[in-house]
Amino acid sequence: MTIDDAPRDALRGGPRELLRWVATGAAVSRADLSRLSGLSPSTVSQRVEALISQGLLEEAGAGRSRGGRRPRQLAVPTGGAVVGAIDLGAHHARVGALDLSGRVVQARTLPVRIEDGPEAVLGALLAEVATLVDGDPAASRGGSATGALRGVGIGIPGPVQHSTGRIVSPSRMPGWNGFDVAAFCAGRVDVPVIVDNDANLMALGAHRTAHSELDHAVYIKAGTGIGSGVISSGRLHRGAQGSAGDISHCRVVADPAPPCTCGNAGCLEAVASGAALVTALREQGVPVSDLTGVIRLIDDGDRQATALARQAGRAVGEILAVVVNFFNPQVVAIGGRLADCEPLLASMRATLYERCLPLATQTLLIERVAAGQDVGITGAAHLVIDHVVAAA
Amino acid sequence: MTIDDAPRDALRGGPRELLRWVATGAAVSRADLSRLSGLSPSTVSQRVEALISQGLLEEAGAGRSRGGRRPRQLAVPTGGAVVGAIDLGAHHARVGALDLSGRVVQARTLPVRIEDGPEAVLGALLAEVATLVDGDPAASRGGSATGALRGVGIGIPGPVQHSTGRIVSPSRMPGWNGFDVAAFCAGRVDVPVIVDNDANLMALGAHRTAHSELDHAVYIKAGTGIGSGVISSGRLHRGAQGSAGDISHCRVVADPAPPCTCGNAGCLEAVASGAALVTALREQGVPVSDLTGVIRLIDDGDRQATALARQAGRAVGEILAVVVNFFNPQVVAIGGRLADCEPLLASMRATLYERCLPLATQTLLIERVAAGQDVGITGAAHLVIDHVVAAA
DNA sequence: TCACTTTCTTCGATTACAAAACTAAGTCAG
DNA sequence: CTGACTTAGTTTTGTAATCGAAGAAAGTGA
Repeated sequence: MTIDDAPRDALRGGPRELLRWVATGAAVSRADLSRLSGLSPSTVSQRVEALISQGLLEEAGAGRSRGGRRPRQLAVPTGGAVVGAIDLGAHHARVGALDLSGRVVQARTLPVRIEDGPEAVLGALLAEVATLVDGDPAASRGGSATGALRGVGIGIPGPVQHSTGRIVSPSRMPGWNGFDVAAFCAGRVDVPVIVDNDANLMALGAHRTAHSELDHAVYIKAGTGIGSGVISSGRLHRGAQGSAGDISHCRVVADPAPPCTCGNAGCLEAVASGAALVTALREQGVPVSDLTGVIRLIDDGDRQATALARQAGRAVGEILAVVVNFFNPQVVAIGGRLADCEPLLASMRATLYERCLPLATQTLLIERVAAGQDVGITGAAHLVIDHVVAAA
Repeated sequence: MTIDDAPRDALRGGPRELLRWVATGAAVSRADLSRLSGLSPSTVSQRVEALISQGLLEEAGAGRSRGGRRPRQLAVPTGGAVVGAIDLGAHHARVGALDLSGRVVQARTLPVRIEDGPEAVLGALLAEVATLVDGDPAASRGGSATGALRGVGIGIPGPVQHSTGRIVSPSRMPGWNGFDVAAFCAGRVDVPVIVDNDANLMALGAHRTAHSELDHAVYIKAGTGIGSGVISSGRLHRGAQGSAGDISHCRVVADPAPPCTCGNAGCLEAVASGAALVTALREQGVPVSDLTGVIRLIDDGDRQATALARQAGRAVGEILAVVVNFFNPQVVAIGGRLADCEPLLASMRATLYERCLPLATQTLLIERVAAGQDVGITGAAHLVIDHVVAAA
């Protein structure tokens, strides 16, 4: 199954946008939607009618008058249709059921062992999606068509060809190379399955929830691995091969240059990823087992760990400086487990300001990704919803 | 005067695109246009009618039959409306008059002294534009409104805020900082004036003439200075402040790191620009006066010059590797006077292939910008035409 | 009770495009 | 040289999306 690309009309009054405004509470009535979208009241009425008849929207009684007729309130049906989302990480996966507005209905984190291979891992996660969807108490009140699963979105911590759903030479996912995730999943669930890189999904989720008014944004995901997602003109930029944002193997100055899993040395991933920090600390004789341990050390002010975090921040900043000069985004946000690591963030910021064109940093926002552990599944859900609502 | 941004409908059957297809010879008849654009014959007929009545297109007799009725050939009126274009460089400016298809009607290169300041330089160039437009022999055959100048596009070798036409802290243009080029020119000619960075114009020109079917492209302009222009989803990406593509002050590894005009050291511009090569050679005691001399030395196989060219190529490649990984374009093309310098190109290529993700370089085209010395004015003309035809 | 507001719908008018039928003008086989 | 077939282009009609104006619905407040 080939998924057609980005929603062309996600901008300006498309059904998705109306839905999102209602969902976020930005709009409560048709009149609100008209004002927000710039569409005429008649057009909005018509569209809302269509959405209601599809079960994607419902009326929720009358609101307070503001001096005239009371608005007929709109709402996204709770307990209505949902989408499933999986944000696969190196050691854990976040699995969730979200309503068509992109709000999390149910979610939980599961431990995974990537090395068990795609069939085992994805099979278990899809089963969990099914459980979460059924387990939604509101959804179980009837067999109506609107209460059903409409699609599943999956984020993979490695390069994915979004158009086909196939994984392409991932560096930390033994046994997954070339695996067709979309096809495998399509065989287990009879709804559309959309697969994308985890950083792309984080970018989409963060952009939609926090920066939807900004045109150009870059989101860095720094966890066990390191990647980024790019929003250009309000849309996810995937590039020619779908590998846009994959900065993990950009070379940075580091002495000595640590060897990378890709065979080169001095890659950003080998200097600034969570995995790299663990390795480097171990080599220095510090007994840490995983990224959680490293973060704890840094929070405790451990000198070696902090020094490494600073070096990592500089490395990220170095690459990001080129990206900011080149792409000139309105915002650069960093997410993933390392985003909470203050020293890293601080030296990244410093490097950015030092190395970028003043014009480019003058109004640039440098932030932490806000949405927390659910950004990934939120982004996945948005991707699916865009696809599902477009098809409706 | 604020110019509204990018033509939203430049893609798929807009008037501009029809015009361009006729101009490039891709389409000769209405039927051709229908096939190319995917629009129905009736719609094409209608649009062509409109373009003809605006004097932007004309019928040019019947063509050869291909087994049926002969096509009524279409052509862009020669000697009809023209646009003026100025591609300002560090020492020279290319000035031209182009027809509404973007074809060069008249063009010449003038020496300029940037340091004479904006009024003097721009005044002289605008006068030259007027001469070229009047001097077009075909245009002088009548005072019809279609034979007139419709707009002027200007490329500036420094940061420009495209929306306002104002220059922002240029590094090699003393006396130009903050100058409002658009306003100044609008006072001298009573047609729209559009101002942009020279690299952006080169990108637009090269993309429209050579890569119009590619979505994502990066064009490097390596001349006296060094800059780049970015095409994302078929449109010029200017970024938040309009400074996208300005990679001149990205830091590269160089030992010793040469000081840059910006106050930092080791900037790409201080290592790989034409100006930097001249400076470096002089410091090594080689008596060269300008970039032309440097290029001659390189062509002659001079050891010192060639070594510097290689170092410059590596530096460009280093930055470009990050850009390619991040942006994943279909093509990277290099233009400007240094583009003909083989050793530079070769080491840039090598660095790119060495440092990029295989997935990103697998189908990546790495080329020289083809269109020669007129790319800049061609891009400028396209920008103006897009604006003018959209307004019509 | 009446003027006024806000909300939402209804009803043309407009625009942009497509589909189909038709006209125009040719080729080519017999 | 005639008729079947092709290609080119126009005209007519239909459809979908959207807007604008008018009005209906439902309220507020003096």
